[in-house]
Amino acid sequence: MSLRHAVLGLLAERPASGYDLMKLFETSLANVWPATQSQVYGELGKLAASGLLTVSAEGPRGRKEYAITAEGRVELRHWLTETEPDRIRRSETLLRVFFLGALTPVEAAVYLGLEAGRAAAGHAALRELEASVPWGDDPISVYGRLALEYGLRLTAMQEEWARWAVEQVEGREAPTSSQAADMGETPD
Amino acid sequence: MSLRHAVLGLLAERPASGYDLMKLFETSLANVWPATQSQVYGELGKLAASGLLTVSAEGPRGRKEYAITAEGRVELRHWLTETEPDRIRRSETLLRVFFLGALTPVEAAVYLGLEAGRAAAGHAALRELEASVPWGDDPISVYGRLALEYGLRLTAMQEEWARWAVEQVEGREAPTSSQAADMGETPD
DNA sequence: AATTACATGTAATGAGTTACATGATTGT
DNA sequence: ACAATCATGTAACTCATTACATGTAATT
Repeated sequence: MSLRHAVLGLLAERPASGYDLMKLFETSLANVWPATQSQVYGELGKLAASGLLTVSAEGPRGRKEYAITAEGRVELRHWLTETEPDRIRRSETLLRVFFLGALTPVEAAVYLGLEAGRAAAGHAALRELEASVPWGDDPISVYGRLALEYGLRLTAMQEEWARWAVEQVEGREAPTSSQAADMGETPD
Repeated sequence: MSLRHAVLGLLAERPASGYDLMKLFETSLANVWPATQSQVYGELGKLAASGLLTVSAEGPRGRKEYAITAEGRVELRHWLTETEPDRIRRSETLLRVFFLGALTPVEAAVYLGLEAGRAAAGHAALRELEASVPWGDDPISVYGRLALEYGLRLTAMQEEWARWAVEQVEGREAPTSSQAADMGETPD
């Protein structure tokens, strides 16, 4: 249940409304902890009810600005320093790799080649993000850059792995007669 | 809804009972698509009801062995070749990185150092898994090795990143007076 | 006057986790 | 006899997604 802590963490920097938070979830946290509008508003209500947030101001159009309380900061620190992150991961991409045997080797190689392309595209998208974000001196900018670097390294690794995997699968393909000819083998 | 396809993929290789599948989920798929017993039994029921699986044999203790049908194979191929994998990712580890500004730089460096250690431990665990698995020639072994290699590269990358991140954070620490002296600065 | 942006909420559904509940067979 | 392993299922709960529902204020 990290959504709770994502909200707390964002509000630790400055007070904000649900609407403001949504923009942060769609930009900075999009690649790390996506959340929907209904989740965010629901969580704000629960956090305020349990005293970790308070409504610090009310504005036009029913706007409610929330601020973290001292109790909220204690909870945030507790989460960061005294609890273990959940490391359970599901990767649909990798799950598919397990079952590539249900396809022909050529189809499997195509799949892995597409994965390489998708990883390269992801890498490029992060590079663009890096260029477009107005990086400041605020803590979330500073530490957000570390997270971005993680993404860059991850996507680079994914592309390399996928290209390597294509080679592995191609090495297993029964060579066709034309490929055998290309490779200088003598047909008999 | 990939659990459906995970079950289908495993049964594409050979028929198995829910109990057999659970062992596969706990070993081969543990790092890729974890599933609980109640999920697996539920999904088997639904897949059999929709005709993608059939009960191919019944054994002692109420054992039901399921086999994939022709329709099931069509669905598996369709999933592999004509649908886009879901790439939505949540990383609690990275979410925490965003909020490390709520700690002192020293505490943040400690957190990242622990992450480096956890990544190294994960890498070592995968190496052990690699040594302990009886790798065969069956498709899941062949392609499972590709997935394992992904894990090895991922954990190696994570450790390198975390060590790099520690350095970044240490570079931002307010120098202590002794460090200022070490750096040749004149105290006044 | 119309459009865009601001702003908050609820309801239905699906996926996943944990705990509970039960019982048969095999090996020592 | 006992323990371990085999074997299947249900119920309650939490988290996340999608769609619906409503209305205000500012801009063009």
